[in-house]
Amino acid sequence: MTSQQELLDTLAGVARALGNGHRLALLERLAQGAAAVETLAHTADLTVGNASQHLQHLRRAGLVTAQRDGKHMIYRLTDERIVTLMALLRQVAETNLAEMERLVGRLFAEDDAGGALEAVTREELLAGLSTGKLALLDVRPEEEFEAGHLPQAINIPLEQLEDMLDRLPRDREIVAYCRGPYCVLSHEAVQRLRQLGYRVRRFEEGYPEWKAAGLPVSAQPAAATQASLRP
Amino acid sequence: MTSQQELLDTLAGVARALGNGHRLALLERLAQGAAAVETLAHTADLTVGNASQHLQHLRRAGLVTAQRDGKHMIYRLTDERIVTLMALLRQVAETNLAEMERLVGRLFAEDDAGGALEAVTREELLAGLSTGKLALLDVRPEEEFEAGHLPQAINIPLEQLEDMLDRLPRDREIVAYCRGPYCVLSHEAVQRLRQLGYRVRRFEEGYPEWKAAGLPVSAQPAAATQASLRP
DNA sequence: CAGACATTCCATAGAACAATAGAATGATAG
DNA sequence: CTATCATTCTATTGTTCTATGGAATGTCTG
Repeated sequence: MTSQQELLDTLAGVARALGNGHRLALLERLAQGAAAVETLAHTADLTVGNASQHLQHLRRAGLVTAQRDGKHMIYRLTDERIVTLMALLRQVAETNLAEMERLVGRLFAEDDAGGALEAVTREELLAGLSTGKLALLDVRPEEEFEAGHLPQAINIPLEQLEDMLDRLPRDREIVAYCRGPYCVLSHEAVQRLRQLGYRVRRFEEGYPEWKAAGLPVSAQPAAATQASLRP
Repeated sequence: MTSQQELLDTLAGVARALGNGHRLALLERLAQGAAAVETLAHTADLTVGNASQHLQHLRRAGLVTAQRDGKHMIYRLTDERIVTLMALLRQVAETNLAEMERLVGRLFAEDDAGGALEAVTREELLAGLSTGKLALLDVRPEEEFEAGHLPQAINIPLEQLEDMLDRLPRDREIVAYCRGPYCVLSHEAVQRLRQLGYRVRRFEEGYPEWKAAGLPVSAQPAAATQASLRP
């Protein structure tokens, strides 16, 4: 076996690490910020043992690193580019696989019934924020918001949406975002807020893509972030 | 199973299609241009039956399309971005996997003994070509050259290198390129030409990356290209 | 239409992978 | 130092992937 083939095999090993839905779910959560195994297992809907095993797999492929913090093992992405890699994989799949269109359609079918209200693009959002015409709503859990979020964003986790409506402006259009293009949280939020009469649209990307693009992000002080890693 | 999980599973299916060294080799060849199964099987060092099966796999994942041309089945990449996807995969693997460094080191160990002569970057090459200070040498097989190549490139397939030296200038530095960063053809060419006293360095990328970056490429007339698809 | 050729399909055996449960390890708190 | 908790390791079983060889399909040539 030549060196070149070994190289391709090693590369294939990295691709294989991405070749499992559960592992992609884990990576998507890790793209929001570092987290402990238990947290990761919970968001990916896996048993802790199973999640640990998948994380080992990702670690062998060089996609994540682990670091002990007391009783907990904190995992994080090794490289910001992994977010870009997943986004590109998504784009290629979306344009070339009919199956994807069907699934994306189903995910987006419920809200946006009229189809009139398109998702907000990155450019539109940047413009709207600088002119103050848009308000920005982060509907992810508090823990993920604290690990990092878009500047000027208001955090109302989806579960508490109706309880904290007083934080939302009535006079401006609201843009909701969450974990990424396939994350359902912002869809759900848009749907519910529209029924309450708010003018609200969805951001077509999520926090990880924003950050990977090199755009500015805000975060809580390190102490708070550290604490939030522990489940 | 939720729609979101199905989406990730579908995406994982695409990643899994990339998760095999032979398939990556096939894609790398396809990045040079469309080709028939026999050609692909030959460059990837596979039996025709096996290559066909791998190509089916890639087709199901939406990465390649097939189109019949007489007796031959011509495969091509569905999307130029697949080249970018593979390049990104390579970058992530190179920076995060120690194993990769070892393998890349071994691949590059033989030539460039002094280590003094770095590979030529894209910027350097563009500058050198516009000022006429550099000559450009494509050492891929004629067939791939005809399917597309960098502007101003001279084609001397590696096997015929010593037979066609009269095509090379003595007064300018030569830059050799081939299929991509892991392709050994240009390394081999640089080594052999240096022993003959030429001033020659290697381009750090290859034809597919150049093309995927949107830079201009030249190609033979369509008729010749068509013919070259048949092995 | 027969023969040659390119490709795909099919069946099989062996290898790798995934989920599960239970044992083992490592770290903290009392 | 022991009890406890988070995590990892190990063994097992069922599933999926890969390579191989041979049969089947489709296309061209004479």
